[in-house]
Amino acid sequence: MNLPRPTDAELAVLNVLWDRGPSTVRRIHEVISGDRDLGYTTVLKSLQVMTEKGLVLRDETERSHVYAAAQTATQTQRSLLGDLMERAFGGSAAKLVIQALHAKRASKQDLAEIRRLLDQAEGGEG
Amino acid sequence: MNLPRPTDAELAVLNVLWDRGPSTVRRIHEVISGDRDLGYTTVLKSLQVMTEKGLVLRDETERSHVYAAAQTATQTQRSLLGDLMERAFGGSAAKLVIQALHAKRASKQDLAEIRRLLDQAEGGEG
DNA sequence: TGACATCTACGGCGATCGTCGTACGCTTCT
DNA sequence: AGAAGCGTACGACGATCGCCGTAGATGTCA
Repeated sequence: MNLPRPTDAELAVLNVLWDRGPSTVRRIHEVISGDRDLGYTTVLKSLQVMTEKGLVLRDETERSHVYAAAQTATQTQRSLLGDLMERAFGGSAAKLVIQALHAKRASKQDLAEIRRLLDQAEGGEG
Repeated sequence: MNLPRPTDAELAVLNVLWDRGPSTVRRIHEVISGDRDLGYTTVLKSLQVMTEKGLVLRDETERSHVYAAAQTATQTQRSLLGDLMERAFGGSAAKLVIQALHAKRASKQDLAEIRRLLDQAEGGEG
């Protein structure tokens, strides 16, 4: 099944989940509150909605429910990227990559990894 | 000034504008209607909202107003990409590029262009 | 046992989104 | 001059977003 695109607020929650693993509302709220000021029930409500959407999974065995991301960061990132690619880059991954490379510098390791993928890609198709 | 992130519907309009240049509502509606069924006034309203937001510029000298994108496709694409980078990739362009390269194949020219940018990047920083 | 803390559920609020219907003003054609 | 068509303006509607307050259940501790 295909999950809906997470909203901004939802993505903030997912980031915590990916970073810390399955967490309670309290934990997530603590982390997010580090950046911005946000009510506890706001996060709770967000998680409830996300559960309905299937973006997170809820373990209710304990009194404090534990939430986990339904998809890995990588899966979601690719989905988001594919979405943006379609909507704003006419479906061209190349155009997207080129713009992204213009945007910001990457580390040596990253550049090496990108080169590796490039070699791999050229091996496949023309 | 910084423009707001265009919504999905707004991006569809911008795509037409980037592709065809400044256009009337009728023209835009015709193009978009090729894909999906959409009322004329829906597009008109969208353009009006986008004008308020500053996403498009309106030329009212003729009876049929002519709309033009306020930013180039490239500017908007980078902005969108930077946004996604922050929200979903922890600000790392490299991670984003790597995921994007995984997503889809690119043409030989594109790969070459990517290599060129890579060389350029390596020349700069480590 | 009673007070207090912690947690979830629920509903609401103002804003925006995507969509459209209707009103109304200019053209143009007969 | 009147009718028909094309164009914009405006408001509305249901859904969602992001945010929170309150109610009520459940746990803890003196």
